[in-house]
This record gives sequence, C-alpha cells and structure tokens, in this order.
Amino acid sequence: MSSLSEQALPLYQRVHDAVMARIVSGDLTPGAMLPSEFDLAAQYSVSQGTARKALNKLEQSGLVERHQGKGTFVATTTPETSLFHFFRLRHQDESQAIPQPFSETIRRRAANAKEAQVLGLEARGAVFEIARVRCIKKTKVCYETSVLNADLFPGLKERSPLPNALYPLYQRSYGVTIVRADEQLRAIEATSSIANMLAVSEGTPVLEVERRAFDIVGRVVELRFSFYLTSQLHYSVSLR
Amino acid sequence: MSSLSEQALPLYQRVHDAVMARIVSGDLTPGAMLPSEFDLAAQYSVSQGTARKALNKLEQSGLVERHQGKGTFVATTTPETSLFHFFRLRHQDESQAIPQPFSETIRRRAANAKEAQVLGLEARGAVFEIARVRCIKKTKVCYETSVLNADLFPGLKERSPLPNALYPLYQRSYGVTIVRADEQLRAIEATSSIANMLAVSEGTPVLEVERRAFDIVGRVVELRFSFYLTSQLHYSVSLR
DNA sequence: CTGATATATTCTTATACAAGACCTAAAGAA
DNA sequence: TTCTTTAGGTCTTGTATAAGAATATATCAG
Repeated sequence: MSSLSEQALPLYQRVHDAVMARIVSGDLTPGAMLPSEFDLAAQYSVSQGTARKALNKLEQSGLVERHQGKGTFVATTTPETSLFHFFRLRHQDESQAIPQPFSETIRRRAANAKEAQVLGLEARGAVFEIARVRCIKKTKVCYETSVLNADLFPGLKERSPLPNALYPLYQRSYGVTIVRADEQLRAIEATSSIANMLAVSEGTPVLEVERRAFDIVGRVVELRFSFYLTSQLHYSVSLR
Repeated sequence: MSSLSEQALPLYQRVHDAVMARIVSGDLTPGAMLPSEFDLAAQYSVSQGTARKALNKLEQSGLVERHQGKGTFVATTTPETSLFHFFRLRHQDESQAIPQPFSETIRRRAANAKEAQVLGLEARGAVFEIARVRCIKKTKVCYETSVLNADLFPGLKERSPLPNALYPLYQRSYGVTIVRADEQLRAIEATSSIANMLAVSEGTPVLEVERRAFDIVGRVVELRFSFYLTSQLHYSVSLR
C-alpha cells in the first residue's frame, strides 16, 4: 500500500488525496488513464466501492472524466472547454465571440508590488508580461495584459506568437492547469494609452476585467487585465 | 409504494425524481424536513443506500441540505446565501457592498415585446416594474429595474416599500425560489435619464447588467436591468 | 469482413456498522 | 423545590464493503 498516513480522515478521502497528488505532481498527465477501481482498491487496500467513491469525488471537482466500460481519465481541458469556461465574451445572440490576435508583445521584467503579492513572488521577482490587442471582423475590441511568474513558464518569450487561447498552452507546454478564475469588473473611461490601443477616443466607456487565474493547487498563476469595447459584444456569466 | 413508473431508469434516479417533484410542486416547502433515508427507502421499496444516493444527488444540485444526525431539509435560500450568490457588488477589499434603498417605484403595466418573450407571457401581458435607486454611504451607486410576471406576484404593489433583497421575498411570500441567474454585462455611457437618476453627468461610464433570473423549474421569473457606478465598487465573479 | 465471445471497465443496488445530534429521565447540587 | 448535569436511548446521516449488471473493447472463429 502507498502512503496513506493521516489517521482520522476517511479512507475514501485518503485515496482521493493520494490520487489527486499524483495528478498535481504531473505523474498522471491530462488524458492519461487512471488505475481501474479494482486496481486502485488493491493498491490502497480498500474495497472497490471505496476507491470508486474517491474517483467520484475527483470527477465532481472536474479533475477526471469517467466512462462506463472504458475507464477513468485525467481531465483534458480542451480548447473548447477552456474557451467556454473562461472566455465570457458573447455576441448579441449569445454565440461565443472569439477575438482574433492583432498584435502581441511579450516582455520579461520585474514584478511590481501588486503583481508580486498576487502571484506570491518575492519583491521585484521576474515575470512575463503578455500584451495583446485583439479584433473581431477587423475591429479592435480588446486590449489585455497577462502577467505570469517567469519561473513557471521558461522560454515563453521564444514561443511568440502565442496561440489565441493561452490556457491550453499553459497546460500542454508547462503542465499548469487553470481550474478557476476570480474576476473583478468595472466600467471605466478609456485612458489615453488604452484609447490609443483600441483606436477610440479618450473617455470612451470600457469594460475592465481584472482576473486572477488559479491552478489545481490553488496558486494564482496569472494576473490579467482585459479592456473590452462592449458596443457590439457583452460579457456573459451564469450564477447558480 | 408511490408512483415509480418509467422502467429503464435506475432506482435511485426514480426516487430522486419523485422527491424533486414533491419539492417543486410545493408539497415540501423550503426548510421542511424530508423523510429519513430509511423512511424514503420503505416508501419506494428500495434499500437505504439507494435512497441515500437519491438524496445525495439532490444535495449536489443544491435542492436540499443534509446534516449528520439531524436530517435532510429542503434548501432554504437564506438572505445571506441569496446576497452572496446573486449580489456581486464588492468593495475594493472584496467585502460585500450592500447598497441601501434610496427611492422605489412600483408600476403595473403591459409588457413590451422583449419582456413578454423573455418572461414567456402573451403579448402585452401584465407585469410589475420595480424601479429603485440605491446608495452606499449617501452616494447613489445603482439604478435598477426589475420586471416580473404580475400573475406570479399578486398584490406586490401593496407591499411597498420592498425589502432590500427581493429574492427572499419572492420565496417567502410567493413560493418562487430563484436558483440561477444569467447576466450580460456591458460598459455604456450613462443616458440622460440614467445620469439623472444617479446624479452624474451624461456620458459617465456605467456598468450595465442585464439579468434573467430562473426558478427551480427553469422559468425566467425576473428580467432585471442594473446600472452601477464602479468608481468605488466592482462586480465580482468566480469562474470554475 | 462479420459476428459471437471473452475480458476489462464503470455503474447499480444492497447490507452492516460507525458517528453525530437530540431528547428524556435520573442523579445531584443549590 | 428547582435547576443543572449526566447518562442512555433513539433517530439521523456518514463510511465501508460486496455482489451482480451494464457498457465498451479486444479477440477469434467462420
């Protein structure tokens, strides 16, 4: 049996934690098949039902996918899923709006105080800043900057131009899976620099979205500011 | 045994559906205690484990709450829960911002085309329109209008002034439980009427939130437009 | 290539026992 | 007497296990 110390916790919880650790550590990569319920049960000396309960819990948290007769697999956050989940821009008919890359700048620099605090870095630690302007049908609709811990994304700058969706890149190339994002939204007047980027007049109303993206273990991996023009589009969210 | 027709569905699913029907129909009201796992098992001629699985599913969907040793209860959408879930306005430190009522107008009128379509009414059906301006520390920060199917909320107009939080009122007084809300957000320039309501100059950036609120059975019960000033506040949301 | 068969997987159902919450009545102190 | 405490009993949900069904896939005979 593997390490299942920590008495007091229920058996299924210990199995759950152990399997989760294997996924988080990268031992089990997205798309990989997990041991079957019976194998897992044997590994940890519990019954199949207990192993099953652990797997069900992992499924509920979205970490794995299960298919009767096939097996249990580490969840693959497909571009579609990722887009659908974290890209909230929609057309007026609620169809998804996917802005296309227009320009991109990647810089390596020292974090400012806020970035260091949010990303959990030491003062003036190294970060990558990705600044992009994006279009829909030739019209600039979005300016956004993403700031990342440089240590987690070695060689990022050399990958320019980056794909439209960043999170699948984070996952496939760096093993960083984004599972949650907290966002703060405000309506602001476009500053001169933002107005310039989006080719509108200064003072135009802009939807500002400040995002903190979290990975599986709860670290803030990305701090992103997005500025959207919402005359033809809107930000769509479902509370439940 | 009660009606558990529909062969082909698993037993626990049938029990789940039956209990859910009792909740939706109003037979079991929010806060009421459900039959125990053993009682439910006896009622539907299944084992306690199967009844348990049905109740767990109801818990996952948020319809009931379970407490070891106490029992299972129809979920009570408390004012706190409701506020926390559907009122997304936050101060800069992420503490919840609760605007206080400043003025309120309730009108009974005919629905316009969009309202009739969204609320599932016949053309020009009767609706209530609640228009409110709300303040934080004497400063007007929000203007919002809620449009409701008048048939679902008899005598609403006579209840003025309404409480700060409307959804607990819907639930307690009219048996309408809001479980989900879809929202569309835009940054717009304040129109003259909105600017007037909020005592700002025309053209000030305002966060517009268009909400459709759904009840347990998936009907759109409320169409709400909110206009927020977001200089001191922001709209906070978590995607996961 | 087709269809039956075997095998591996998850899913469903049932049972037994553990743990937590609550009520009640007896015991004890003021 | 009156109040508080405590012990036990009972009702509740939580945990663990086992056996068989349903589903997907590979294998092999024809």
